[in-house]
Amino acid sequence: MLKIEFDKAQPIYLQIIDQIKKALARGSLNPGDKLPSQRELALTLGVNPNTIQRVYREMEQMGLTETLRGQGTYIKQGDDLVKMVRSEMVNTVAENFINEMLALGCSKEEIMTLVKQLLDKSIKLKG
Amino acid sequence: MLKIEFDKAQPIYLQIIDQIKKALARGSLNPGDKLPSQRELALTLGVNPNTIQRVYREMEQMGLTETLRGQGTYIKQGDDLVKMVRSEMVNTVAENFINEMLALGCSKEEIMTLVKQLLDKSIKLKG
Amino acid sequence: MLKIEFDKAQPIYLQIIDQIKKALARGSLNPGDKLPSQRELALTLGVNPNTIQRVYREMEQMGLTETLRGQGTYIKQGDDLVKMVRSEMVNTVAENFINEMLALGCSKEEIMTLVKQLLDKSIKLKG
Amino acid sequence: MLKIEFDKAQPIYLQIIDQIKKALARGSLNPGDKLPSQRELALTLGVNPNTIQRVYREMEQMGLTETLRGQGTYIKQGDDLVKMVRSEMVNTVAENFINEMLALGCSKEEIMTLVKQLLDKSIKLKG
DNA sequence: GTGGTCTAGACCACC
DNA sequence: GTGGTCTAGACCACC
Repeated sequence: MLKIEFDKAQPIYLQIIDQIKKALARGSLNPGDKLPSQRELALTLGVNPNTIQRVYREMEQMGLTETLRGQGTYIKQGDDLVKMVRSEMVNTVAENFINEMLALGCSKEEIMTLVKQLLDKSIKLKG
Repeated sequence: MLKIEFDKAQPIYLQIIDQIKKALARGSLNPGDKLPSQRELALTLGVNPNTIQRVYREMEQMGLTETLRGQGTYIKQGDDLVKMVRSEMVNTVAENFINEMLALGCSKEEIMTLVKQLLDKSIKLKG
Repeated sequence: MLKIEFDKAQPIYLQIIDQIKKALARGSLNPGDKLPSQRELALTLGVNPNTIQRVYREMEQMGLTETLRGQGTYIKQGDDLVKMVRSEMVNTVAENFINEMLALGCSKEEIMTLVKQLLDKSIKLKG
Repeated sequence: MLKIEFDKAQPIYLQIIDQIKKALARGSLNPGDKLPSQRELALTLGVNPNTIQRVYREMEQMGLTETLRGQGTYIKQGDDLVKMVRSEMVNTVAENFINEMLALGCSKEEIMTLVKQLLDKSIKLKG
């Protein structure tokens, strides 16, 4: 039988949090950096300010950011933070990958081989 | 600075084609199988019939299906077909994965180790 | 000089959370009890449903409640929960009291005497 | 079942009178002190002048203040006055406290112990 | 019916 | 200008 489920996109606020976490993990955002104001980010992303409010509130509750009233929102200081976020993102991405590959009927060997192959290719492109 | 772009969801018709390809790759759909009628599928998915018509048209152009007048639409016969679709899906998924991991600053070794680790774990869960 | 600050009432959502915590501490609400639906409570209190949504969300994040989609929100099971909430509420109330009394210029002795006095009186009323 | 009643904020004029009484009890306002003019206080507090008029009228009826034509409004002389106001405020605060604690299921001993504990702590902080 | 997300927009508090 | 709270109301997902 044919069964189709649409990519029910995750909630917007979670997608934005994920993007910010990835920016942290990549190093394009660093501890101490000031995030754009809620209004500014809402405009940039074409999203309602309340949605960004929730993004910032949840990030603060997670201990990712620090919000100073009347001043703005900052990435929290602390070396561990980046490490933890990076390892979290890396794991999530890898788990999703494995699950997709297994669903496509790939064997363990097939997956390992393909990953090795693609890594060699992409490193040659850079080097 | 912070720059965010949403995963603008692909057009619906491409998403549907993708799902059908994945079903083929997984084996939940096989060469010779009859696809639901356009009307039926449109109803099932709650999608405009024109969208489904485009799905079927494009799949036929790709050589994925063949339509027999008055009878319906079938997955084309041929062993190679499944292999090709599967290999196409697998490659796309894996390339996206590698790119994301490299963007997160992972080294080749890190990626290999993590993939091996997760594979061992997920295989134990099944076995 | 004369300086007056109004009781800037706490945010409504915090007041409601506090009331629910007090109900738990008093025993008029117990682990396992179902809370009214968001819409119902919003109507009862004459408050916007979004405000109640936040109340329920925050309580879940605190570990106070458990929310089952499509079913409702329940006070979490666990003996410790009531004890912890009760002790938290008791402390908050007492600290506020002490601070108010000290601001009114009461000495330690004065406070102790007055509390003892009032306790004796109120217990006679009951007993 | 869950029943919630908001602290319906007292009328503004009562809140203001309360603040003035507390200032007297604390000693930040003393017998003989001149109160600001009604117009000035209304401006300072961002409140309707009629509200302030009621505040001053009621305070005079309570014997708290006296108004000298063309001169202004003063806190009445007399030692007893401060003592009475202070004792009134202190009693109200303490009674509310006891009632809340009993409603939370605290025993007499529990209340006494906690109050003593918090007093010791807060006095250490100062000393 | 129950909870979850989102938009639009007002108003407040702190700076 | 920056964040925080709240209302009004739409629409979705799960039951």
